[in-house]
Order: sequence, then C-alpha cells, then structure tokens
Amino acid sequence: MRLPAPARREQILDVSVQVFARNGFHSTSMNDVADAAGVTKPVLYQHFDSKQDLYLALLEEAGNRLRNAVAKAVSSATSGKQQTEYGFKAYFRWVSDDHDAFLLLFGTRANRDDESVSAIRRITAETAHAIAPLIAVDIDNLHQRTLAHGLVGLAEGVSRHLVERGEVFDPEVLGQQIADLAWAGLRAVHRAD
Amino acid sequence: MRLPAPARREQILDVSVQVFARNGFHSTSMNDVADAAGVTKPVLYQHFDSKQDLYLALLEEAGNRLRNAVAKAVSSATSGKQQTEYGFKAYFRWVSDDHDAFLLLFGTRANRDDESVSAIRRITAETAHAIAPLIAVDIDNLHQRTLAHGLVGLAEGVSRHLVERGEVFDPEVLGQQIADLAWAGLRAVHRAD
DNA sequence: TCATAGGGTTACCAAAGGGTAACCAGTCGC
DNA sequence: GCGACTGGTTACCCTTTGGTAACCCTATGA
Repeated sequence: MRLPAPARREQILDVSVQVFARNGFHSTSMNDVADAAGVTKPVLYQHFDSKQDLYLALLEEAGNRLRNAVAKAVSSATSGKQQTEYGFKAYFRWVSDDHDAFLLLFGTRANRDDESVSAIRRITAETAHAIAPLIAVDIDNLHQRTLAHGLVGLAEGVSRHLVERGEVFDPEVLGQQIADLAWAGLRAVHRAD
Repeated sequence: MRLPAPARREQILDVSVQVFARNGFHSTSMNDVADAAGVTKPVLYQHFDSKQDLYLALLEEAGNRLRNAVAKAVSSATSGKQQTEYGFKAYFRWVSDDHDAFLLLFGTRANRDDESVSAIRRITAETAHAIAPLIAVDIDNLHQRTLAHGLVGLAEGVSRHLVERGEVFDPEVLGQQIADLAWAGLRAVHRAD
C-alpha cells in the first residue's frame, strides 16, 4: 500500500484520468480522487498544488499524446492523400488506446452533470438523425449514423473555431463550402464501400 | 423595473443564455444570473425550481431551435446534394444568429474554468495546425485553418459517438473510411474555389 | 537498537454558493 | 382611500468541498 513518491504520483495521475473522465471536473471531489487512489486527500496535495493543477497536468499529458500521435503519423507520409490517411488512423488509434484521455478532453460529460449531458447528447443525436438519411442508403445503418455524427462534428468544429475567436462569417458561403466537402466526401465513402 | 411574471421569465432566460455561455455552468452563480437580470436571487426561484432547472430549460430551448432549423431546411430540399447544402447552411445560419446558444451547447468554455479552456483550445488548435498543410495550398490561410478545425471536429464527432456508447471499432478501418471522406471532400473544396 | 525521514492519517477550517423564510411596496379594483 | 395581490428584497441557513496543521507509523541504515 505504501509507495515511493514518483510511483504514487504516477498512480494518482492514472487513476485521476478515469475519475475525471467519468464524472467531470466539478462533480469529482478531491476525496473521490483520493478514494480511487486508495489514499487520503493530503497525499494528493503532496504531489499537486491544487485540484486545478492536477487537472491541468492531466489535460496536458493527454494533449501531448494526441498531438504526438497525429504529428508523427502525418510527417511519416509522403503524399497529401497518405497524410490524410495516416493522420486519421493515428487519431482513431489514439482514441481507441487512450480512451479516458479522449473523454477527458472532448467527452460530453467532461464537465456537465448527468441531465445536461443527456440533453446535449439528445440534441446531437437528433441532429445527426435528421441528416443520416441523406447518406447513401446502401451502407449499413450503424455506419450511416456514425458518419452522420461525423458531419455534425465537422460543422461543430468549424463553428467553434470561428465563434470562439469572434470571427464573422457568411453562413451561406461557409455552408456551401462545407456542404461541398461533405457531399463529395460522402460519395467517396459510398464508392469505397 | 417591475415586470409581469411571463415577461420576467423570458428576460431571465435571455440573460441566462449569455451568462452561462460566457462563463459555464459552475462558474456562474445564481447571484450572477440575478445581477445580470437586474434582480435578486429569490426572483429566479419564483420562475425556476433550481439552477439545474433553469440550465436545462436553456439547453432545451437552444436545442429545439437548432433541430428545427436543420430539419426544416433538409426537408425542403429535393435531392441528396441539395439536402446537404441546405442542411449545412441552416446549421451555420443558426450558429451565426443564435450565437450564445451555440456556445452554451458546444462551446469549449461550456463548463470549464479559464485555464482548462485554453489548454483544450491549444490542443485542438495544434492538432488542426498539424493537418492544415495537407489542405490544398492555393486557398488562403484563414480558410485552410477553418477547414482543418472542421476535420478535427469530424474525427471528434465520430469518436464521441462511438466512445460514449462504448462501441468497439477498428481504428484502421474507421480511419481509412473517414480519411476517404476527408480527402475526396478536400479535393472538392479545392476545385470549387 | 534507535534515530530519522518520508509516506500517510485524522481532524479541522473557511469560503462559496444553492436555496428559503420573512418581510416590504407599489398598484389595481372596489 | 383601502384591502390585497403580486413582484421584489433582505437576511439568513446549511451543506459541500478545497485546502491545511498537526500528528503518527514503519522501514532503514548506522
């Protein structure tokens, strides 16, 4: 039960990712983290200055792993097409391996209480549901829904980038461009199937 | 300063969207909301049972507006291509009009403190930065970065959908499919420019 | 065997903030 | 003018939880 300092620090980090990913920042108390680590609160403060500090350390580590994975994959490719391929594969490999880290960074639950989470999931799902039918009908339903969520994420990513930076944009022009991307992309997926 | 009940309720909702969108749920106290509405705390509790209740009402309303906008646009189109176009345009129109609602639902700040927000933004931005160069070089930089954030969002949307439902997936296969979509899409945007 | 250092615990403080009880005031109908 | 209804306020409670001070215990090496 008793661990040398560096090992304890690592263990706390490992355990924290899970706890924070599952319950979000505010719903997770330092006691929760301590319990999960099989230890008491003051021990946490021997390794991290504050709850913030611990949380930021987690984000930073998770972010580094993601960045490195994608950057390395992209740089190892030669053509544009290959870069795209390697990049996305690396991303999804990271998601699949580093599960809790993904949720910590981008999960819906990341900081919301249960009810808010399900409200937002419902909205996203319903939006995706609304656009799923326009995806080629001869691919299976599950795949269709997955792509639909991808397209919603596409729009979300673009919007977040612009809105959070306060940039103004013409929704008609932007919509047309992203629609072109999506439509051509969907047809490609269709063919590739 | 004195308002009839329904008007006050509306005003509270209007003001709350802004406050919550800017500061997130936990960093916004009921006193903050009350101040912003030019009123005191107990007034809020005459219209909403709890902070949760108020917040969920906001999410619900925002979600409805988004859903309706997209669904209506998509249903008014005749071909698949047109549905895609109308759908995305409607989405971005909503973002542009209903600004605070978008941030409330999907903003990075939605529930995190300042430092976490900037950590996550940095990670997203750096990931986008890493893939931006693979986007056709003859379009302007700003546009390139916007598309890059879209692609990151695409991957994020897909991942969230799968991970939060606990579905297992093969990152290689999924990566290939999404890469096909992205690559074909990017070439289309390129041509359309 | 005994001092000591480092890992760990108990018990506590203080602030923040959700929520409420009791009270006040203006305006409208009679 | 006057009761009473409705919108609003002041002042408070109480729980949660981040953070800490003081203490303990066990292994180790001289």
